Amino acid sequence: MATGRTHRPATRSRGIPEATVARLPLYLRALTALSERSVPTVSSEELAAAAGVNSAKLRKDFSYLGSYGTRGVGYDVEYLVYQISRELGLTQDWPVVIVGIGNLGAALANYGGFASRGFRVAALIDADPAMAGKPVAGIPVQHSDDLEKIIQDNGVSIGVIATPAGAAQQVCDRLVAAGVTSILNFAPTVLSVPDGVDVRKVDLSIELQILAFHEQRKAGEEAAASDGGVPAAAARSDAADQGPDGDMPAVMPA
Amino acid sequence: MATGRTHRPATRSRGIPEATVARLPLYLRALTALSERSVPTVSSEELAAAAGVNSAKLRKDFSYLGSYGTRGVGYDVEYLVYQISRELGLTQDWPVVIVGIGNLGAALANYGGFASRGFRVAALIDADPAMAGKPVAGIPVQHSDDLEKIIQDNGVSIGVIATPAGAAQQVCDRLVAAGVTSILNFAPTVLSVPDGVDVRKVDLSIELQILAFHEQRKAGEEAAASDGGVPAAAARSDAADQGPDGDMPAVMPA
DNA sequence: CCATCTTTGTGCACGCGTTCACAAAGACAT
DNA sequence: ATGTCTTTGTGAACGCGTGCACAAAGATGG
Repeated sequence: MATGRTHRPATRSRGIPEATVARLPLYLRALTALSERSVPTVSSEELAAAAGVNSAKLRKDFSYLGSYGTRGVGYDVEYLVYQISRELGLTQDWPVVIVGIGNLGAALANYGGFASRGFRVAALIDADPAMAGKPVAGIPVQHSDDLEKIIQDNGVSIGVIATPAGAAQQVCDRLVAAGVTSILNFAPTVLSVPDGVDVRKVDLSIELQILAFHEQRKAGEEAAASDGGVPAAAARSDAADQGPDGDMPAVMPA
Repeated sequence: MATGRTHRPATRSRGIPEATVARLPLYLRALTALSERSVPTVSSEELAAAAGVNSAKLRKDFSYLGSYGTRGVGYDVEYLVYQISRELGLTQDWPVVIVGIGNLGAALANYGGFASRGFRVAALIDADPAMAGKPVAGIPVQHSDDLEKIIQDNGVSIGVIATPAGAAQQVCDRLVAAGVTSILNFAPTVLSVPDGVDVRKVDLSIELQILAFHEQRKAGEEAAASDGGVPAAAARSDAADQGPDGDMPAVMPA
């Protein structure tokens, strides 16, 4: 979904297919739930159902990690949680900075899912001097002038960009120059980064448009289209709208 | 990406590949920017660069829509904007409801990208009685008791779920029962829906975990390769990403 | 110890998506 | 008109991901 992903063309990371890596967090979540209910083992069928995938796919995914199952029995929940956590690098601490503390940035800062998986919000950064010092989610916002120092002092390698689109590339450049090598981008812009830097993007507007496409198709499946004229530039509601960039956090006009 | 997404198995929508549909919004955004600068035509090479994709891929994508280019010249920007908007169903109005007005729900409600592409926030819904009537982004929050009525009165077919994970499936069921056929899910849960209903999910935690995986791999690979220097202004190859899948947070631990 | 039953791990085939490479189409200059 | 130059549109090959289907592995019971 919504998602987007950084294509890693030839470099299939460590023999584990990218598609598999993307599903590991899903399995981990399901396994964690089982673990909390003290379920000792789980079959590929059950776990696949919980994760919403095909059981054969799940077994193949796990086969990339090694043979952690027992035939006739299933997988040991605790062991699998550990192995996947380890594979994903969640057994270590990942300090993260969030840049752009608007509505979305603040929501992200308050997001409880960070801490629970080894991610720690090391700092909040915003360009607005009025925000400086103001606490959000218990963490004081710092001014973007100090971005480089913050990154280096905290050993941050993962950055989250929640700025308006116009500022995203610039922020990205500074993050990368300061040593960040993984970026989660909520701004509706294509970021260009040097080799070796991973970018993943989250774009609400794109997700909605994809839904709209399918929705339209569903709706149009009973009515024959009254294929109207095709005046170029006609259908555009005003695109010059744009709005005050000042604050809108993540997704922007597409 | 992003996204994880609900698979649309065999049903390749109307001959347009799903992967292409996921890129159309990207092209549209780039084209809109060109349109605002009054650029009349654009070549596949230029547009592909702006959208962060391969030019051959872009041409093939457009070929699914029809032959809208002129050889030797390129594509007419305005015409292409119209065609893509039309294909995506953005020439019509899409009323959307957001359920779960916490930090994230409020951020989404304030998001400016809705209106600019035919999406209109028809209602905000929350289960907390204390929220009822309280305006968020200029729209009064309504209580979830009235969910069905709100959906039907407004003819809503797209719902956004920004509730805690525990409430998501229940909310989803009610939305679907009330007539919603497309859902954008921000809660970190696998939703099960009947056939004919599209679900796209946005999951911040998953995105971070995928980044952590690659980050760990990079860190582990620095056994052999020492720093190649060339810090800041290095040559940029761009990061293609996408994801259909985008993702975002909701409110709960992963 | 042997038979049976369950569930994993995987070989294989298929289909989608990406990319290359090039012929065809049209603009433009002479 | 004719030739040249640019750029599209697409046939074809390739690689990745998915899912089937089954043999191997181990548990369990007699």
